[in-house]
Amino acid sequence: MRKAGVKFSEVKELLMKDEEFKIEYEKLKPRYDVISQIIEARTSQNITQEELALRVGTQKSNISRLESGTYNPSLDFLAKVARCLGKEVQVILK
Amino acid sequence: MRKAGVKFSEVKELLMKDEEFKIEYEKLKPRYDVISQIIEARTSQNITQEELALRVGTQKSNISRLESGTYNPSLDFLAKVARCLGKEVQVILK
DNA sequence: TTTAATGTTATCATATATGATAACAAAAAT
DNA sequence: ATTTTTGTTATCATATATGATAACATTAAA
Repeated sequence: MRKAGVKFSEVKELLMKDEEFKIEYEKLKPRYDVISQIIEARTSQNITQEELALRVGTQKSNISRLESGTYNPSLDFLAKVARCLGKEVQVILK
Repeated sequence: MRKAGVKFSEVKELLMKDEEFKIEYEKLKPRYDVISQIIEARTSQNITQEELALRVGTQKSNISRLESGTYNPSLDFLAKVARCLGKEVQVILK
């Protein structure tokens, strides 16, 4: 039987990366979940980022940044944005 | 008819304060809600703040601070604490 | 009543969220 | 095609979250 064309160390590295990815994804899941709900709420109501920013009392660039998911928002900020979209955030530990 | 013993301006001030209180409470509701769930999860599992801190990778004083509700935690931090209690945070806009 | 365990509060250092502005990119409207 | 609208990205300043340590308070155990 021929040796496999891929070294175990390499596979392990890939699996490792996959594990890391899974863990990272799990960590980021709440963030992405809430952000997609925010985007959905905003766009379905035909509200621009600028209008939302106005209501929240910030700049459109900051709303864009929030929606980009590139940082770790505070609960207050999420709650404020949600309220400006006519929603309330509900955090559940399950 | 005797004059009421309380001036309207004073009542208004109280009502105003009450309105402010309501608004403030609404703002803080998500925070208190999630915190009470964290405390409930921790205590019902007989986990000390110190043990939770160890799992989270922080100090017991910081867990106490979180549970005190005196500041505005980030989503990541809430998620991490929840995970260390065997739970996952679920944020819903409703 | 001591001692140990648990929780609280204050404080400092550091990292980062947030507000703000501006320049750019993409998309839509005309 | 060319404005206009909408969204993105970079950057800076400031406020604040978070980690860390220590001293104290409270409660439980002995």
